[in-house]
This record gives sequence, structure tokens and C-alpha cells, in this order.
Amino acid sequence: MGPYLRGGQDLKPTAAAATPQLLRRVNAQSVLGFIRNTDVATGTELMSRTGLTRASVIAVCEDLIRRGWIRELDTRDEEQAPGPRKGRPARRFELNTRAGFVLGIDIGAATTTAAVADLRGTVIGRASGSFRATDIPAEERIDVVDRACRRALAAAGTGPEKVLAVSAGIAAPVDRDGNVLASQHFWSLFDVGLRTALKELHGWTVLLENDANLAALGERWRGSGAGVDDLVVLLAGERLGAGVMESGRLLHGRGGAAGEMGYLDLVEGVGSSDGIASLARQWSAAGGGPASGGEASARRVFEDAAAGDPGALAILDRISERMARVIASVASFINPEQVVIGGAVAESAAALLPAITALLPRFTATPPRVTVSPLGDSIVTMGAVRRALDYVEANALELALPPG
Amino acid sequence: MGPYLRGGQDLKPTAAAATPQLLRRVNAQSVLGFIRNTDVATGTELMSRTGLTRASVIAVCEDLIRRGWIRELDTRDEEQAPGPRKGRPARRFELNTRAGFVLGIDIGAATTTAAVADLRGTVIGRASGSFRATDIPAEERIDVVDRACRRALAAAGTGPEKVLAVSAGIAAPVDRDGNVLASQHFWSLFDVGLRTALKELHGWTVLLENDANLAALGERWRGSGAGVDDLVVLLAGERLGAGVMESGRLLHGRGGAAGEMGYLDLVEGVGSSDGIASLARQWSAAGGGPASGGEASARRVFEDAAAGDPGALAILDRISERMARVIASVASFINPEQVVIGGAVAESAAALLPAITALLPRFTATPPRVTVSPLGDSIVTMGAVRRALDYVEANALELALPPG
DNA sequence: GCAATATATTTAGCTTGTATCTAAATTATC
DNA sequence: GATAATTTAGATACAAGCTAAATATATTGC
Repeated sequence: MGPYLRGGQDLKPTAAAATPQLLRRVNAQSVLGFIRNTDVATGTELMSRTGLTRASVIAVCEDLIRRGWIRELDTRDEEQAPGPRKGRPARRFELNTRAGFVLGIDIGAATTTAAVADLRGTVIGRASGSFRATDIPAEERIDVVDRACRRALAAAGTGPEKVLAVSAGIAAPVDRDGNVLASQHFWSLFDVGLRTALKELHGWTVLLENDANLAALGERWRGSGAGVDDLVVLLAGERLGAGVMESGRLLHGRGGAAGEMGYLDLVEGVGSSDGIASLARQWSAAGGGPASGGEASARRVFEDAAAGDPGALAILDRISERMARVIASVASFINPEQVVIGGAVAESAAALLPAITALLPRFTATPPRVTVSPLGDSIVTMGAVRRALDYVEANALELALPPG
Repeated sequence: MGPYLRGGQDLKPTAAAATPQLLRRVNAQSVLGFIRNTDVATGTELMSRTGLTRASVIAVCEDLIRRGWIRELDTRDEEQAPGPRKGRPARRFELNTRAGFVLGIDIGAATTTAAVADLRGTVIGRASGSFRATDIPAEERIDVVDRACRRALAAAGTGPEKVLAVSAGIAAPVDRDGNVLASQHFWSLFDVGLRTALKELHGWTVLLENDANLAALGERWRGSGAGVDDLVVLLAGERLGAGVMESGRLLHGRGGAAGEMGYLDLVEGVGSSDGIASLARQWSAAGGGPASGGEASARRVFEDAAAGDPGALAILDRISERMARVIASVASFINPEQVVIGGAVAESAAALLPAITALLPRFTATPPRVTVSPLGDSIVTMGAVRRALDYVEANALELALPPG
């Protein structure tokens, strides 16, 4: 900058200047974004989708090849082009799906699961681990998580150096910068420990998120909320949390406690959020989840109800109304298009959907569509994978791909 | 595009290609953005703030001068530069504050107010109008609004052709595209009528918003929530609505009904949202607002309470607890940094702040800061002005400024 | 083999940037 | 009052990236 600024006040630029290189970055992102969502792309397709001229498209593609993100298919060994192919054959480009991988981790109270996915989001490795107890020290918990990651990578046939981004979900408020509130003593300790451990061991930077928020990402990506921009996911199992997407963005609030549902203590006919959580636990233990033994009893309640047993019907009615009140209170404040029930209770909740849906208009003027998550146990890991991919996609041109 | 695309599928570009002109747009926005927030700017200042070189800064400034957004101060008639000014005098640029104006409109049940502001947001004209009754036809209501706009413009010493953007707030859900839900028969009729009328009469395009949402914008701009990114404004007067900002963005939800607070019907110890609204109405009529007569009684309640009268204290306690429950239920779901009480009840609410603040921790684990709006009656118009300015600032380089 | 067709490549030119050098205007100093 | 120091202005050279248009190439169909 020369001597010009010496005399001025010590001012930092508010934003970086837009130089011609920015154009390439923008256009490369747009080309790469299209290639990500297609099988193979020709130059002509890319021209029409991006609005660029052929010269620019080719320049961008050669850039992306040099950086390792895409690959050119040279010989026409695959003769699967559909239409009548006249004219000079087009150069064909495809995503280098295995140029790197992402890691999505679900860290629960009792177990943890890590999933490895390629750049298209296909999960190619998965591993779980159990915690000896819920009150083990943070280090032990971190070690179990690390081991699950290693095993998932091994199952995927790849290694830590190929990991481009890591996202982890925990059952605690996490703000939008990925920090756990200091008041959450255990989790904030765990947070710092996890970050430093994975950084030192593998060089990874962890994107931490609340588990219900990740569930919302996952559900919108590959669940029943596909493509819905205003979506709430109720993650009910060990505890009850909500992941809220508004206009396609996750809500965090000041300290990451958005969607924490503590206010349910105040809602009539619901009981405390602890009460809901314990209800969910019982329910899950009785048949919704893999917990011990009681599967028969939950099934029996449904069977008895189907047979017209008044007691069983009353139980289901009470549960339905509680759920309806919870959904209604969320829905009338956030006005989502859809509410998805996920977590351990999801399976059981499916049977109650008609009753819940029928009750909603009594409690809210803006009843959302209500569905049950089809993602099962993997709802949080799916969201974590999506979160990590989002990061990779947003920063593709800044990330250096691992060699090989 | 030539013959290239003829053979391809009929695909539209997903995004516009980034051409060199984009650079100028980005850099011009950045320069203009800085000039907007300063009194006069020199080339050197702009260089340091934008990171551009002098040549680019000058080119951009001359562009902006040609388009009418800024102006160069030629002679140094104003010797108000602070430091020791050595060296060759700098060219000085300033915002052409009166290159155009924005119009912010508050459309209430009984009255409407229009405010005219210059490009720095300084309100330079204001006018109100009353509706003959609350159930008058949409056309009549539109006519009253139009007349208020004309008078506000006249008071500002300008005309309709100088208006760059118009924002209006109504007490109904409005989605993020500015549309009123069709189920809101009256308002959706009014909406369409207002748009077409103002378009035909003056060529304006109206940005419609929910009034509480505008209140949130206003409060964050020039109220007690200045600069707070996670902010909830409770607009309590004729009715009760919440404007929610999360991460600096307004929440709308699918149909614009986010923040509608219908769920309060379900919250224990609050009563229905109608009940809250009527409470607010009584309260306001008794002294919070400009309504007839009863000011003495509200003042008397406060005076009696100050004197230790148990009946008066009980009334205030009940109101405080209701407010605390409302705020807590919002706060524990959204987790805002701050909640602002605005609208007609604001004045009275100020006296209850300590009680409300003290009660909050009983109802929520994440109690926000609670304040009372200092904006009074103009909270919605202020937000409408901000909304219109946001539009102008985002689209400055696409807007053609009126000549003169 | 030759026309038709679709794609690839090359070349020239435009816009917008940066970097660097020289000129101008003002204050401070002797 | 001339001269040096300082700060900004303006001009020139050049690089990145895009478009547009002309030319070259590979494949299919007759």
C-alpha cells in the first residue's frame, strides 16, 4: 500500500476489495455447484446453467481439475448418453467424489456414532461406541468418540488425512460460532477438550452444533422435510429439543439455546419439559428404541387400543394431546410449514399422527404439516454430514485437497 | 448465445455469470456504504476502509457522482478538518443525502402515520390520518393512507417522484415476500388495493411488513436494541405481537405468522392472547396512550402502589407476572439477547421493569435483558423507514435516481 | 467420401482491477 | 520568502478475467 496510509488513522478495511480473482471464485463455485448435483456435465450444459461462455467454462473446469475437485472423462467408454449424439463429442466432467471425505458425529449421552461420507454425501463408513457411564470424565468420552471416528474411517477405506471437515452434535446449546455456553460446565469442558484433541491428533477443526439443529439439517436434506425452508424438527428421546430452520437457516439465538423448549414448563396440559422428556423416555424404552425388554408393552398398548380397550385408548389420547400442544405452541410462534418428529419416539409416534394432526387446529391458527422422520437413528449423523458438506462446499476454493 | 444452445435442453441459467462489471458493483457498494456512515470522506480514507487502490476509489467515486449518489466538495470553504492538515488537500466526497427519499408508513386500526426520511434516515416530514371507523372499506382506508403520504411529502418539501422506496406496516401476518395470507380476508384485500393504488397514483412499489417486525427493525436501528442481533420486540397496544430478529434477520415463518403469539392461549398464568391484548388496551386507555380521560387512574395506581396500598400493589404484581411469563416463554424458545417492550403500554411498563426482570429467572433458564422502547408512537414508522432504506441501500446501483 | 452438426480452440477486445512513478498543492522550516 | 517535507492527485503499464467472433476438429448420416 506504500506510504499513503502511514499518516492516516489506523483503520482496517471493513471488507476485502473485489479483485478480478473474485470473478473466478464466484464462477468456479457456480460451476462446481452444478457438477455436484449432476452425474456428468458437458461444457455446453455448464454454459447454459451458469450463463458463462464456453471459454470461461473451460478455464474454470481446468482450474477445478488442477485443484482436484473434478475430473475429465476422456475416452467415451461409457456410451450412456441418451439422445442422438451428433457432432464433435463433448468433453465430459464429473465430480471427483472421493477427493476428500467428511465426518459427521452424533455424541449422545450413552453412545456415539461417526459417519464418513464422500463429497456427494454418500455414507461409506459408520461406527459406534458406548460410554461406560453418563458421568465419565470428558477425556474418556473424547477417547470413545475418537475411536469411533477411526473405525468409521477404516470402514470407509480411508484415513484421517483425507477428512476435509468434521461436524459433531451434542445435546446442549451451542451458539452459532460453535461454542458451548460456559454455564454448561460439563459440555463446555468436553467441547474444548474435543476440539483440541481432534486438532492435535488429526489436524481436524470441529464444527460443533446442537443435536436437534443437526437433526433439522438432516431431515431437510434426506428426510421427510426435503426442501422445506421453514421446518421444525422435534428430537425426542433421551430429552426433548427442537431444531428450527427458518428460511433455510438454523436458528441459534444469542447463546445457542433457541429451540430448547424450557418454556414448556409454562404450557398448560403439557407438564414440565422434564416430564415430557421422561414420558418420551418411558415410551422409547417401551418400544420406540433399542432399549431393554419392554417392547411388548408398547406394542400391547397399540394392540389393545386397536381392539378398542378404553384404558389403552386413553393413554394414547393423552400422549397425542400432549404432543399436539407441544407442536401447536411451537407452530404458532414460528409458523413452520412442517414439523417432523424424530428421535427414539419417532417409530411409535407414527401411529399417533392422525390423532395429533386432528387435534392441532384446536390449539393453533397455523397448523403445520406433521410427519415422522424416516431417518431413524441416523438423523443426527445425517445432519452432521450435511453440516460438514455445507462447510466444504462453501469453502471449496480455499481448502487444499489432500494429495492422492 | 449463438447456436450453441439450440440443441441442448431448454435450461435457464441458475445464476447470472459473474462479469467484470460485478467487481465495480461490489466495490461501489462498499464505497457507498462507507460514505453513508460518515460525514465527508476523502479518497485516502476510502482506500484504507475498502482496501482498494486510489485509482479504483476515484473511478468508483466518479461513477457514483455520475449516478447522483454522492457529491464532491470542491472548495475548502469548510475548514473543519480536525488534525494538522499538511500536504496537498484531499478531494472530499459526501453522500447526496437528498438525492431521493423513503417513505415509512404505520397503518393501524384507528390511525395511520407516514414519515418521509432522507437517505441518511433523518425524518424530515411526518403526517397522520384517522380512519372513520375500524370497519370501513379497503378503498377508504387506502385513501386515508395516500393522503397522509402526500401531506408528509409536502411537509418534507418534496414530491412523490422523489420517493425511492415505500414500506408499510400492518397488524397482520405478512410473509417474507410481502404478501398477506389470503385467509386474512380484510387485510389481503387491503394489501392488493394499496399496492395497485400507490403504484398507479405515484409509481411506488410498496414493501409490506408486519408491524411488530418493523418495530423490531426500528428498535434495533434507533431504539434501545441498537446493534443487538438477537432481539425480540413485543408490540403491545391494540393487540399483542412480537417482532423477532435472529442473527440480525427478521423471522417470518411460512406464512408470515411467526411471532403471532397465539400460543399464549396455552401458557399458564397468562390467559388468552385476547386477554393480554384487552389488558394492554385497558392499561393503555388508562394512561399509557393518548386515549381519553383515564390517565389519572393509571397514575393513581402507581401512586397508591408507591404509597404502599396493597390493592394497587397486587394489580401491578399481577401485570408484572403476566408480562414476565410472556417474555419468558418467548425467551426460552428463541433465546434473544434482549426483549424490548414497545407500543402503547411501553410508558407504563417502564415502572414495572424491575419487577419483571426479577421474576424472569423463575420462568426461564435464559433470561434476556428487558428494556422499554424509547421510540414511543414512532416505533413502527421508524422501522418502516429502516426497511425502505435497507431496500434502497441493497439496490442502490440498480435504482435510477430522480433527476434534479 | 462429404455434408451437417455440435463442440473445441484461438484471437482480439473490453472492463476492472493493481502497482508504480511523477506531478501538484499545502504546511513547516530556515 | 525560498526550500524541504508531506500528502494527495493523476498517469502509465500491466494482469486477470470475461465476452464475442472467427476458425478448427471430431463425429454422425447419407
